[in-house]
Amino acid sequence: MALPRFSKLDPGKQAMLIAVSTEEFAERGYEKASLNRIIARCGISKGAMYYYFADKDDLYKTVLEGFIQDTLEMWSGKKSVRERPFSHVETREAYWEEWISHYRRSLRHSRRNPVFEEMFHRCIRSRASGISHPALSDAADRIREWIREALQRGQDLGAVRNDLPEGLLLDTVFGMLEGFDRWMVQKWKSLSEGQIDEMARLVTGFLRRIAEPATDRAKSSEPPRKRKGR
Amino acid sequence: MALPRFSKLDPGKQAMLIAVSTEEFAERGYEKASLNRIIARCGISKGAMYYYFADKDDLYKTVLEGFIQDTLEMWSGKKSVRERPFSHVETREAYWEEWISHYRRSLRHSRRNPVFEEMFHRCIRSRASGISHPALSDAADRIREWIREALQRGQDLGAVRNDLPEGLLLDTVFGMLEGFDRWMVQKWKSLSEGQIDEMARLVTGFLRRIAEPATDRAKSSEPPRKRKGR
Amino acid sequence: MALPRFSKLDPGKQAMLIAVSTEEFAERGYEKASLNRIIARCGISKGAMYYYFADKDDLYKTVLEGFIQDTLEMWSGKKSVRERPFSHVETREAYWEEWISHYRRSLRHSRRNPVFEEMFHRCIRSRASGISHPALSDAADRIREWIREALQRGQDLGAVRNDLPEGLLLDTVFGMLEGFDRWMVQKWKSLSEGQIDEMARLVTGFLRRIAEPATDRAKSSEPPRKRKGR
Amino acid sequence: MALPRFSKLDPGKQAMLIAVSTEEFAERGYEKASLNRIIARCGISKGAMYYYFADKDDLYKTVLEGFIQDTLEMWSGKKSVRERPFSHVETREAYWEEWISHYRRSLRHSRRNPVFEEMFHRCIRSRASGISHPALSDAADRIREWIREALQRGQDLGAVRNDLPEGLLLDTVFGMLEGFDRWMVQKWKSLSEGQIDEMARLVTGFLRRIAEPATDRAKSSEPPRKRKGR
DNA sequence: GATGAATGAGTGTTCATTCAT
DNA sequence: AATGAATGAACACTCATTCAT
Repeated sequence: MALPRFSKLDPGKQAMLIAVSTEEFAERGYEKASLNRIIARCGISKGAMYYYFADKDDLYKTVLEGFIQDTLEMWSGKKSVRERPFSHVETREAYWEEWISHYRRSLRHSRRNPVFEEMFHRCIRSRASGISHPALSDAADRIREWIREALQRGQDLGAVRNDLPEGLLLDTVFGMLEGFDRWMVQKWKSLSEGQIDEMARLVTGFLRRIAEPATDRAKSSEPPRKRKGR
Repeated sequence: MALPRFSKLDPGKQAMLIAVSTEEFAERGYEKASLNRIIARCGISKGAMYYYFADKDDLYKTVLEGFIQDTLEMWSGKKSVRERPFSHVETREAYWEEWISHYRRSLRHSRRNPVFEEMFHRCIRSRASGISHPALSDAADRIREWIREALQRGQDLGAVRNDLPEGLLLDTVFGMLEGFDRWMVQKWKSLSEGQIDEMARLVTGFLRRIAEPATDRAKSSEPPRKRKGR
Repeated sequence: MALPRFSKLDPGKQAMLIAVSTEEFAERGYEKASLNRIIARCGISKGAMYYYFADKDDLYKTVLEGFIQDTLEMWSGKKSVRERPFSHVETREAYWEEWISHYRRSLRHSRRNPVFEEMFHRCIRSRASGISHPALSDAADRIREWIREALQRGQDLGAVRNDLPEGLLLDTVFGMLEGFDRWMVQKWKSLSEGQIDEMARLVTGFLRRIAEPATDRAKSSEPPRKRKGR
Repeated sequence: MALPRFSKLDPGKQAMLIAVSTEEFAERGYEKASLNRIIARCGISKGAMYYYFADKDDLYKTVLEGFIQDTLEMWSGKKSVRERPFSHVETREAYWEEWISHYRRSLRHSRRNPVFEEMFHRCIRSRASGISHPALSDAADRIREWIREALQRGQDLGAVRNDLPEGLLLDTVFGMLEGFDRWMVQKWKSLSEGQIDEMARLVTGFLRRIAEPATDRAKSSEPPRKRKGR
């Protein structure tokens, strides 16, 4: 959000200010983040901070806005943020291939940007349940929405199951991805780029297992499962 | 942890103190929880608090210790906390049936205990990455460990796949369950006991999709996937 | 006071600037008035403010100067600000009649100008005793001076008592008028113009009771007053 | 108001704390009063202040409560605060004599307590009009109420006029007394106790002029008044 | 002439922790 | 065994004022 003046500030300083603030918020969360610490790290005065941002809340919103922009750009490619995700794939197989390349991009980005990674986790960890700052919940919703639309596209193509209550598949998938991500975080250092691409395959495999329609997954395997009591 | 003296305190008071503290920590998290508020609600003096607990940290650890005990008791049945989970099931089908009844118990418990529910979410939301309080990460690890052992049992029985790096399946499953849980939280009010039992079936279905070995899931559906390199 | 440059500013802008500042100071008083708010409402820059006025103090003094001018003009009629008040009345009865018309004018003006009203009250509420801003005390003194001269004129005509220590009658009358005014403020909305004129009679009645010489009140003047309906 | 603990504090410290705070609030008013300055003057820590008082507001209310108690005690005599003022006088002359002794007490008290004097003026200067702190308006109302009841008693005895709109006489009298008081403040140093008693006579004279019924003043009471030298 | 970015001491308030009793 | 008074660093935020441009 930021007061209008902020856009008139030297872009380098703008970026530095946002970067430092993002780091603080990513590392400590809204409540524990300290404006004192931020301005100290930025080397600016208290007054300056409040000259550009209305208050802590405002700074947080600005930081998150930037974060969301970056994320969606990275996910969608700079030029097609406004386009619905996966709108250009036309077959089931292409759909799942697209997920793989989505993850490839995403995992590489996370590995290179630990601050992004942290913020991303704060974001997906939040829930509307009054627990987290509303701005963070908003950000989470934006990200969820992207995934929701991606799943929707899958449903349109018959690649994704359609038999669950609204939101259940999304939340479950979302959580699964988060869990996968948490495992990844600990492995960044030990993984090569090639291995990371392999992980993208792997997580898409999980996704597919959860999300594919039962009939689709096995012409013959589902019946036996039913026979087994499910 | 609590100082040794704490055990000499009247058990009723012990319980009350822990209950009130648990509520505060569950509701606000470690940082935002206020000792002032806790002692006010308990009707004890500040000095008393510091007589029984070394500091806020110590109280938090004690609270989490109790929470973990309760959780594992509830999951394992009072008497077999020390026994490895699912150690008494002997077939694949029995294994998955056991998961269903595990969830049935677990979901019912969560619905009846909102404080438990909140604390449980704080717990699984945490990760070692320096983000959350170490004591909370420890608690999460204990819970993860239970699930790890349960999955291990599944692997021993051939019900759970064995082809993934250490911990990956666990983290992914853990996240998926968390996501499912978040969806559940919003539905508590609108679900009957019967419907909750149905949800236990559903989530076990997800679990099974993720965790079952490929060969087991589909004689014919996996081959095309294997061709793709997975 | 305002720096000399101020007079070279476009008169319309001068007036706007003073009007906005007057409103702010009237509404909040010197201490709570915010220069930020004033320049925001004026649409001018902070620098501009300090280009025309030395500091907050200076602006306040300028505002008060204007306010005093307006007040004295209104009380004396535009053309005779420099003339001593009531200098044209020549008899006791005319003297009191003049007070009535003075109040009629004054009350009507106050009712039409809430900002004036507020500032006027801030002004008369102030006292030199170090409590209020010196500039406000100065303004109050100017107003007191006008009333002092008006009372003096009454003494010259024998309409006003002469037996009290310097300033005592003035302060007492001044306070009484203020009290009356405070009552009026709450009634503005419910009073017609005619009723306001009636209030002018009433307050002059109070003034007369306090200020008339004792001998004058008892002997011959009281019966005629009753005849006039008071 | 003050938190309950405050009553358990050493009475000497209680008194000191209130005295210092009262001085600060009397001198600067609510907004400008600085808690930092108060605790510095008291020689206590910031925490201690907030241990005894909920916030600045709470301290202010406590200060005013004490001030009002002192004032009403002083006006009514320690033992009869709850009794209605002037309830024991039974004739018009006794009524006015009572006012004289009321003022004698009041003026002496003010002269000896400059802080009281300042606070008293802040108090009567305030009006409900949203300008001043609500607690101050409340205090002013308590004081006004005392005078209202005193005037009421006068009306019951036929000593005070009855022909004016509700509150008008009260506000006017109140203002007049305030004006008189302001004059007095500047003279404290130059007045002997005897002269102050004389001033009590004088101000009661003003009060009587304003408040006595017209019929009463004109017919028979004026001649005797002249005899008394007024 | 005029701007507006920058300052920093100041505000009220919170809270985990200590310690004399 | 237990109290609760006292601490003080830290917090978010305000604002009159300055000064390089």
